[in-house]
Amino acid sequence: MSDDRRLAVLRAIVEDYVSTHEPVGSKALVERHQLGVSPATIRNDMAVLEDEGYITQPHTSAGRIPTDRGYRLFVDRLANVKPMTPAEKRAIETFLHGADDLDDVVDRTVRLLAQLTRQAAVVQYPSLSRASVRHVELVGVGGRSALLVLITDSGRVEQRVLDIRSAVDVETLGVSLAALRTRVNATVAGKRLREAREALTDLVQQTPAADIAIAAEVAASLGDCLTASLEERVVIAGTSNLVKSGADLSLSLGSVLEALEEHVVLLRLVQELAEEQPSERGGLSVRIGAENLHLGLDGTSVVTTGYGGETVLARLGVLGPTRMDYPTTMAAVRAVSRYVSRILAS
Amino acid sequence: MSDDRRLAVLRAIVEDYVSTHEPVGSKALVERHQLGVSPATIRNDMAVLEDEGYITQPHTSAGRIPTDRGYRLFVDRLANVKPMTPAEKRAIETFLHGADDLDDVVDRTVRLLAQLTRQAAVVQYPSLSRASVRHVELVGVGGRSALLVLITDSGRVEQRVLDIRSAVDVETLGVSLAALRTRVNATVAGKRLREAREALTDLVQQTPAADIAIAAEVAASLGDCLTASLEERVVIAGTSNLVKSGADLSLSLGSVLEALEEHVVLLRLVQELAEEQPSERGGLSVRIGAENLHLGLDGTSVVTTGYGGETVLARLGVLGPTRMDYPTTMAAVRAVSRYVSRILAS
DNA sequence: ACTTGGCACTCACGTGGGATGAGTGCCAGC
DNA sequence: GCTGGCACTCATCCCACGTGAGTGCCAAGT
Repeated sequence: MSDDRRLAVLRAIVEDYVSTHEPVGSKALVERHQLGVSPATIRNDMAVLEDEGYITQPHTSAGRIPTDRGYRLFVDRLANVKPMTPAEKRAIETFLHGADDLDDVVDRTVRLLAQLTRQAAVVQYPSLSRASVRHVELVGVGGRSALLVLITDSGRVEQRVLDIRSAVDVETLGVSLAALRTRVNATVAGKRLREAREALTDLVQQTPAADIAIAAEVAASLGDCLTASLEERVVIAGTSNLVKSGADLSLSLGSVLEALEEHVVLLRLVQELAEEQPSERGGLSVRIGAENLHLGLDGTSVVTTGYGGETVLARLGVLGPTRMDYPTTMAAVRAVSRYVSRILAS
Repeated sequence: MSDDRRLAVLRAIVEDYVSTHEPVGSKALVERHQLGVSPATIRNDMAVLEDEGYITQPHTSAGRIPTDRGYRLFVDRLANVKPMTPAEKRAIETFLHGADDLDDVVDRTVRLLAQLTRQAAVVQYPSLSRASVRHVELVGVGGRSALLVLITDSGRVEQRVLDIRSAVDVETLGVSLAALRTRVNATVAGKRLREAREALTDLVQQTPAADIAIAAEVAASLGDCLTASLEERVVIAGTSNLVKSGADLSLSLGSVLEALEEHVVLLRLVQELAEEQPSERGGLSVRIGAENLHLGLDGTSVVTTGYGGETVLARLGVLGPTRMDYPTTMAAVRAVSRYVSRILAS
């Protein structure tokens, strides 16, 4: 028995099922693919594939559909990522061109991914756990209010408006803030966010007694900013594609939407994929069906990859029914990731 | 014939249909409500109501369901907004308590509304068309980069990092920026955002020749910030509730989700509701079914109200199937609006 | 002028039986 | 190890039928 042919059969089953959404039988298989053997032979192969758990039949007298395990094998060994057409490449380029803000880039990216794959797209904001402080700005803005702005080297900006309760009078406040600004920057600039947050306590302690109260307030607020910056964020789009993509998923569509709205769940999912062995799929990670631990996310597959240049900043990807078109989806995710990385690098 | 009774019948039909999701017949109606007449009488009333377009029957031998027009009459004349229970009030309070950021308030509010009404919730960010500039901060952050921060009196902060391409050398850049900062603030502080944007051209023209190139760059960037601040933003949550709320809507669920994802569409919708006569419903605006012009949003109703204290800053509301529980939904929207307004006022 | 009980009528829905056909598993022969 | 043949299984479709909820209308009652 030829092991190769059985794999070819599995591939054919996956491809046909993905395109028709109907169980595929032995006869249809030999008609649509050049397998060079008779339906009976295919049936034998299918029986073996079913024994090994790669395919299954919904009911006795129906064709076969791939199992999660079948998709897994397909993705790992059989899928050759389709290259993007020039038209698609142009589309990506024009869609992402002209984005100014970081927010804008993320927003456009997630929409683009959703549109390109006709599935739900997820983009994690550039992760700042490895980012460092570029600059801290501290300035009075009339009365006892002060503005604190934190800029990281990944381009994210976080700000707080704070009331200096302990200020004695407005005159000296300005002077104190200016001095504090210099000292704060000297302390935290260039440091990783986490380290910077820890360095704040030292800063307060080494502040002249006159300004120590103000310094404490500023440090507290800056600590808030650093913590907020460390917090991961995600954006999603294209949820409407999920309902279109077929009624089978719509059984659990509610729980899928629920999971997508819970950003905490999404982040954990993306995190798990990040820790996965990238293997040889060009950095792409794929979670298939029940491999997703989260309840309600069986029945869906997730394809993600890192983006952001040499140092991976964060991840982006796509979520859809397990019977998605993996080659195309993977190609789109990879292509978008590259373009976004290029934009962020500039 | 008693006009009152016919209205009572309509109310009963709406209430029963909303709670059972099934067409309601004359017999069931007299059993479940104290109408004091026989089914035959009710049938006559129903025939009239149907003639007038308030109810309809899905097929010949079925009960009646309200039409959009029926719901409209119900909302306008028959619905008495249910007061919130103390438990619900407590829930609202604890849910919104402890929000620090404006983003945080909006985020919590939209989730709360979705959870409370079990429908999709929409919250528009505090509108800045009437807001004015509180302060503009401009400062160099190493090399030729400068940070521009715009603070409005409604608490929103917008920032840009800009590269000063026309700077001759780094030394004089700092001085120029400081001077520019003072001049910019003198020009725009206190002005409405729109007016401030227009004042920028004057600012550039009146700048000393030496700094005019830099001033132009800064003005362009500040103009961007002002435009971005003027742009309305919305946040949604609870889309998963829509799929649960019944299969009838799931026919067009795709287009509903699509519309919700297109923030532009949502904003226009909210805008339309804002311009509506608030009538006597305590500031609540209700759009029912096909009254929503947008395709795909027939079949859904929208309940919104303004929030933000005496000067209405923006709107929040709820979107669900036309056969929603209007009294409860309206009560929830109103209650949340009040709490949020209180928080924002503090 | 309304209200009411009675009555015929409609029609969605559920049930059950039979035909259809796609698809399988197995086996004997090549 | 491949192939054609063959019996078998079931989901699906179709149709016919009974059932019952609900209506519209009418004649009689108040």
